[in-house]
Amino acid sequence: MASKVSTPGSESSSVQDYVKTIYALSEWHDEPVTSSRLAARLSVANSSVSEMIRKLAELGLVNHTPYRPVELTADGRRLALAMVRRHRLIETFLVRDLDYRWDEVHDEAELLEHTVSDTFIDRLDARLGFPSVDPHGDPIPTAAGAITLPDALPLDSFDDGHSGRVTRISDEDPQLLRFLAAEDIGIGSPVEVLGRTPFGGPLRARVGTGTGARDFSFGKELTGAIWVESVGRHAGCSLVP
Amino acid sequence: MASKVSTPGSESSSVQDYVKTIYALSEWHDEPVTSSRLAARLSVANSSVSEMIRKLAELGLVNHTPYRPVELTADGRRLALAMVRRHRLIETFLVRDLDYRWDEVHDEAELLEHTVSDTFIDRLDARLGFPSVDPHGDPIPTAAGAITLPDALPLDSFDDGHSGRVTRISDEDPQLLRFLAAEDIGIGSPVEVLGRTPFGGPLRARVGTGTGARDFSFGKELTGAIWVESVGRHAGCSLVP
DNA sequence: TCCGAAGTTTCGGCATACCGAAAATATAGC
DNA sequence: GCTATATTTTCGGTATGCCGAAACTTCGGA
Ligand SMILES: [Mn+2]
Ligand SMILES: [Mn+2]
Ligand SMILES: [Mn+2]
Ligand SMILES: [Mn+2]
Repeated sequence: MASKVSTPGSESSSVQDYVKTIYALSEWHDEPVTSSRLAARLSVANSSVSEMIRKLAELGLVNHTPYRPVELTADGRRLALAMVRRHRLIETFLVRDLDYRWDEVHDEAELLEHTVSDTFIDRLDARLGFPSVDPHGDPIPTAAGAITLPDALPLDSFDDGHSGRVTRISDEDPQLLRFLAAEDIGIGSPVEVLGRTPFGGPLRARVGTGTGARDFSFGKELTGAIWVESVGRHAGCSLVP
Repeated sequence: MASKVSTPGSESSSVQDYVKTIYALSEWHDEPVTSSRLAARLSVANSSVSEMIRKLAELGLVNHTPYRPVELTADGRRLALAMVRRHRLIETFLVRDLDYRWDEVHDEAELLEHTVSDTFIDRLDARLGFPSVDPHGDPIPTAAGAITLPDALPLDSFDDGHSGRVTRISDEDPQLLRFLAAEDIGIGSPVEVLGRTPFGGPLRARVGTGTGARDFSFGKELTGAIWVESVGRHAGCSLVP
C-alpha cells in the first residue's frame, strides 16, 4: 500500500521546500540533482543540504547513496507536486484577485504554500476556475497529482529561423520579469529566431505581431529563462504519477 | 522616538502569538494577565511562558516584574493590534470570498496571520471594502492601529428584563459556533433576558423577532461567550494608541 | 595508476522554542 | 506574623534547522 503523502501535512516547511526544489531542478532540465545545486537554489550551506537529504531519505521521500545525486521516490514526487500545485495556485490568486504584478507573487507564495490548508487550496482552485497554468506559464498539477508539461524548449535551444510562442518564463528573478513586462514580452508572445551574434553575443529574434513586431536582442540570462513552444506542434505529454 | 513595531516583521510567529494573546486576554475583561492564564490559552507549559515573557521584556514588548502579571508596552500593543488586524481581516476574507463557515476560520487565520505580507493585508482590506468587524463581531483595527470597541457586555452580566442585540461571539470554540448557527443565533440577533434558573442553572431569554421569536436557555459557556449591546445605547469608545 | 581539485559529508556549535522537575516567591488563612 | 498552598521561575534536556571547518570520496588528467 502506498503511504499517504498525497497531502502535505506532517512535514516541516523545510522538508516541503527541499522536496519541491528537488522536483523543480528536474522538471525542465534533466541534469542530476546534486547537493551543491540544491544548496545554491535554497541559499543554504552544503552541509545543511547533506543533513536534510539524510532526513528526507529516512522519511522515504528521496533515494540517496552518499556522494551521489539525489532522486525523489514516488512519495517524494507526490509531495513535491502537491507543493507545486499550492505555490502556483496561490500565485494565480494573487495576480487575479489581489492585483499583484507577476514579479511580486513568487516570494509571497513561497511562504503561503506551507501555511494554507487543503480546503483553502481547493476553494481557491474552484474560485479561479481550475486554471491550468500560473502567471508565468508554469503548469498547475491537479488535485490528484497529474501535471501536463508543455512541449516547450528554452529559447537558446531553438534553431535559427524557427518560430514559436512564449510558453513559460522562469519566475525566479523578479527584475527579469519586470524587464520583460516593460518590453511587452509575456506568455503567448510570438517569437521568431533570426540568428546569433558570435562569441556568446545575444540571440536576435523578431517579437510580436503585425505593427507591434520588432527585433529584439536576447542576452544569455533571457534565453535560458524564456521557454518557447513551436508553432504547429502542440499537445505536450501528460504525466500521471 | 518610538520604535518601529508598527508592522510585524522581524518577530517570530511565537512572539507574535504571545503578544496577541496578552492583548486578547485584556481586550474584553480586565483581569491581570498571568503566566498561567497565558499558558492555558496558548496550550504550552508554564515554564515556556516564563521564558518567553523574559524575552518579550528584552524586546521591549512587555513590562514585567518577576512573579507579577505582565503588561504590554506601547510597542507591544502596536504589534498586538497589527496581528489582531491581520487575523480578523483574514477571517473575513475566508468567510466572504472562500465560503468558509464562521466556525472554520479561526484556526486557518491563526496560521496565516504570521505569513502574509503587509501588501497582502492592505489589498485584502480594500477588496473587502474596509470592513469594521469580522464574522464573529470582533472589531478590526485600522492600518494605523485604531480600534473601536463596541459598548457590549457578556450576556451573563445583563440584568433580568434588559434587552439588546448580539454584538460579538467568541470564536475560540468552533463547536459552540456551530451550535449557535444551527439555533439561528448570530451577530445582530435581538435578545431579552427573562430570568435565571437558580443554583447556577441556565439563563432564560427571548431570542429573535416577530414570528421567529422564541425562548431559549443559555448555559454557562454560552452566557460568557455571547456579548450583547443594549438597545438604545450605542456608540462605543474609540481608542487610538 | 596515482594525485589533486572539486564536491560531499561529518562534526561541534548556535538559535529558537518547547518540556518536566526542582527551586523560589507570593499570599491567604490562621 | 507565620506558614501552607498555589503560582511562577529556573534549570537541564529535547528537537529542528542552520553554520563553518575538517574529513572524506570521487573522478579526470598526468
Ligand atoms: Mn516555500
Ligand atoms: Mn510561477
Ligand atoms: Mn497565530
Ligand atoms: Mn474572529
